[in-house]
Amino acid sequence: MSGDHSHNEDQIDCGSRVNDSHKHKDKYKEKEHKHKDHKKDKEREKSKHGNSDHKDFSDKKHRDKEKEKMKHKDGSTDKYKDKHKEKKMKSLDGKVKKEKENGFASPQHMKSEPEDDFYHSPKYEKSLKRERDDDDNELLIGWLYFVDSRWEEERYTDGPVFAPPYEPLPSNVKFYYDGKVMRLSPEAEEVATFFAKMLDHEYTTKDIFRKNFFKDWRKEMTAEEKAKITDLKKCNFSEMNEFFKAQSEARKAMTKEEKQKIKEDNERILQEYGFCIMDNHRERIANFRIEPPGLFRGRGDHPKMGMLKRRIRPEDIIINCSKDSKHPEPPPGTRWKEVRHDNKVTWLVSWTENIQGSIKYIMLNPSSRIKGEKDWQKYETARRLKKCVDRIRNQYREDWKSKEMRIRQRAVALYFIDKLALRAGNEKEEGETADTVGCCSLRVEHIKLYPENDGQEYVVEFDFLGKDSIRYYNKVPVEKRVFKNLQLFMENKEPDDDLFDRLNTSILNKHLQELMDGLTAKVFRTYNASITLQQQLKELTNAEENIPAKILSYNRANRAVAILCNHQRAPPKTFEKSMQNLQTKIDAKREQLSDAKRELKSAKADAKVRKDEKSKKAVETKKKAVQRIEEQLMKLEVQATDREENKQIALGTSKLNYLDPRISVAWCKKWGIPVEKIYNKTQREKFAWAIDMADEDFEF
DNA sequence: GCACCTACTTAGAACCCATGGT
DNA sequence: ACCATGGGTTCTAAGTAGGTGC
Repeated sequence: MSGDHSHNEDQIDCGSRVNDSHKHKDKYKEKEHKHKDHKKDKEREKSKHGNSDHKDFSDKKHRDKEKEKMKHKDGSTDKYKDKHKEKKMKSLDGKVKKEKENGFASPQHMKSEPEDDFYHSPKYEKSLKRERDDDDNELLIGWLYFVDSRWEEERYTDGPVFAPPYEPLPSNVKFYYDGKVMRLSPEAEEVATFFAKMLDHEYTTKDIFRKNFFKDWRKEMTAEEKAKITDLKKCNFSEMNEFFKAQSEARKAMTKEEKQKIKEDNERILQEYGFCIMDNHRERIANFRIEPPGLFRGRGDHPKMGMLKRRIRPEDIIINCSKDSKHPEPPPGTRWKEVRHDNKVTWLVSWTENIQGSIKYIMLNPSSRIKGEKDWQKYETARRLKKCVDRIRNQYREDWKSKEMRIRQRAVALYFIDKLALRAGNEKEEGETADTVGCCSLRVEHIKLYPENDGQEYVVEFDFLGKDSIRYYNKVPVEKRVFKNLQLFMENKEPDDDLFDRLNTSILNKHLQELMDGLTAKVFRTYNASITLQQQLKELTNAEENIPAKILSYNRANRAVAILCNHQRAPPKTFEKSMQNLQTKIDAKREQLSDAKRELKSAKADAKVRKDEKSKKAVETKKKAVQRIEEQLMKLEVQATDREENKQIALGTSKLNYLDPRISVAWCKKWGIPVEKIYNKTQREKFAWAIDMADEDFEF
């Protein structure tokens, strides 16, 4: 298979390459320097045109690509396709009798099929793109609408929920500047309250946060305020802070009835604004509230932390819905920025945010048809990778020997992505975000090479900040070839130079696309996560054990994935204490158990002497009690183990985003575990498609 | 090929509130 | 009935990836 990707072609585009390894290296160096200069130029003068240093990157392998395409065509002509076409279409057009609330039909016989490729028949692919392709079959986003009671008769008319307007502070809550009371204009006061609310947070001690906040705050001040307030250190927000604390205390202290009232109000708002109609289905909207103004809280060392996130007005909002549906009306006296009818995108509302200038969207809930189908598709792509991952692995191992630097770098990077489940690592604009990296954007300073470490050869130590500034630290032995390549990539580079200077995510993904239709770097994470879960479940589940023990096994399998994907969490602040509490409970339960056992013993002795019915019964009762307590103790011990092992690991992210839910559903069915033990209500809604679809024989 | 733009998924923190133990 | 705790929910930032136009 890997022979499909001929290396002859690779040699053509760099005629100057020589076999002699020394010269070879020199050639690389030359290139690197050029590249580096180019990079520096880029950073200095972004507006200038790029140079032509990257010409040799553009060589494409059309022949291979076409071969691949052919293969996939063949592959998808699956013998089961026709049989299932009908059901599939049903599940997608949303008009079947067997339909569930969420709009998914239940496929009845999907179970026993040895191959699952029918999900990928051209029909399926097409219907997913139906909104794009069929002009006469328009995406229907109707708006179930009641802006307030005045509009009750209007069936289709609601819209996004705006943040409540600012309520000025009561006059007894004072702000002090330089020790003296100072009345702020409403605009300045609002921004001040954002800061005041955060006084207990570490953010407000950080220089960048304070600097950014102060700069943006001053923009909201009147000329007089601006003239007077020149030093944040002289600002005293503590009365404001106490006011908000008291407010939240008061909220907590509300009576049941008051709380109930609020709950009902929220429910009403949810029912009014939290749904829309898409393709004849009433679908839950994920985020129907527009983000309120506040201070930007970036993660990690974010250069923009503390900046003012401005209030979003109707004039900032683009509404997207179908032409024939009544679009929501903007609040009286305002207008939307735009109303458009783009049926090629899934969002209902968008606006441009002022911190990064990026676009924010209102979209549907994960339980919606459109999200569910996409999710399904994602796992099907990962399953297709399973079928060709061996070929791809062989290929990149071959590529470690390539004469071309760019190919070696690509191959080593792909190896990391595959083996370590690293993220792709898009380039980021410097100074706009926290300094974090993924695979392709790794720098020399992020890895250390040890020819020998703790008795292992060729060890690479990774230490870098990834997404959300979560640290990735790992020491891994790698193949000798990888190690040698890394040494080569690092030669004559500064710590802050790119490790893979001839690679980026775009190049990598173009290559992956040629290896498999739909393949991108992130598919490896999905694939490796899911396959790890499946394999770990097989390994860890013990048929003899009871349900809690089996669930522990499940959580451990889940944990293996979370560790692979580096899904971390801050250990809960109360962790130690809650662990202690649990231990106390366990000790008490042990005590209780030995008491119960003692009682059983004496009851037995008693029964032996008396030999009457009554004492026999007593023995039975005691036996049952011992059993019950044993079970309880076991449950507690399992809980303790589970919690301890979970201290710094977040299971939710992988469960929600990386693990094919059909694996879990199949596991539940196989071992008679109620699916509710694995997925809560929200998760069951999100994975409804999988719960309907998978039976115990499902294989990822 | 690159900068920029757009649309979508993935992510941990913060917040909320039901639960179950006392 | 009360309260602490942890699981569930919400929030929105931070990624991936593909398109466009020069």
